[in-house]
Amino acid sequence: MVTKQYSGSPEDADLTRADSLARELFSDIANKWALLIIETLGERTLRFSELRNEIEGISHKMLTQNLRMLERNALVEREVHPTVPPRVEYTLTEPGQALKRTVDGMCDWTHRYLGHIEASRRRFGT
Amino acid sequence: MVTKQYSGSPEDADLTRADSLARELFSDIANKWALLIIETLGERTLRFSELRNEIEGISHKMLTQNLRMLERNALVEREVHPTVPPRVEYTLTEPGQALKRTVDGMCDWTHRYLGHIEASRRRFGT
DNA sequence: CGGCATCCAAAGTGATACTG
DNA sequence: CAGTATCACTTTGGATGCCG
Repeated sequence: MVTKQYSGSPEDADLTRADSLARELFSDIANKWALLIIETLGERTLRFSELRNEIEGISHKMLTQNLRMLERNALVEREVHPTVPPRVEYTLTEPGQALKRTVDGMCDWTHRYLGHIEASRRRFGT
Repeated sequence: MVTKQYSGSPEDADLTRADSLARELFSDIANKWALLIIETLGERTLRFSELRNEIEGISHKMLTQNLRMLERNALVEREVHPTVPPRVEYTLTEPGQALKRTVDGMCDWTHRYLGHIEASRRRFGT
């Protein structure tokens, strides 16, 4: 599991390091914008401005920041066309596509339980 | 999809409302702490203080805040035992368990691609 | 157009104190 | 023990403007 903690025995050192990396990676991708970018990019390759338009409410800064992060983690590939005006395209890599499939599950879940949850909110007093 | 936008035709009103709810719900749950709570609670029912200990790095405030949010969205059930000292237990509901299964997929993904991504980071220059 | 830097507002943290 | 509240501090996010 992602949340496993250090047990103290020396032979666990590698496992612990791997876990802390896993945890860091999890923290990177477990955020609204990153997941929405992955979902959106799952359909097809998109330019920066197209992504900006598709993802309602994302700021220029957050889009840039998250794209860099996703690139760093090899989820997204960035291709620059040296034209005027510049044209930069983003594509999901294989690991990115694999992650997208799990995020699809989250989206499906969202829609499946929408009514259930809406009712719960009313019960809760919005 | 979660990111669908308003098209303007009146008959889309319900769909649009559902989508905005879905989007809001997605924003609620697509965050580091909420997903970690769901993962941790997936194993078994836990008390507030147990959760706090299991989830490394979460603050008292964020735990409270996210638990309320998860309760509001019917992902978590809160059971108060009126004893001294008080005992409050949190359990995943059925929708919560369903969501956990998809988050498990994310965790699996994290571990499967760990090496791949670690290499990419080095290439990227940390 | 895409990216970066800047500034300001908002959210999160950790400590602490107080209630039931 | 669980939860709420407050406060000072840090981090993050949004808006804006400039550059290649």
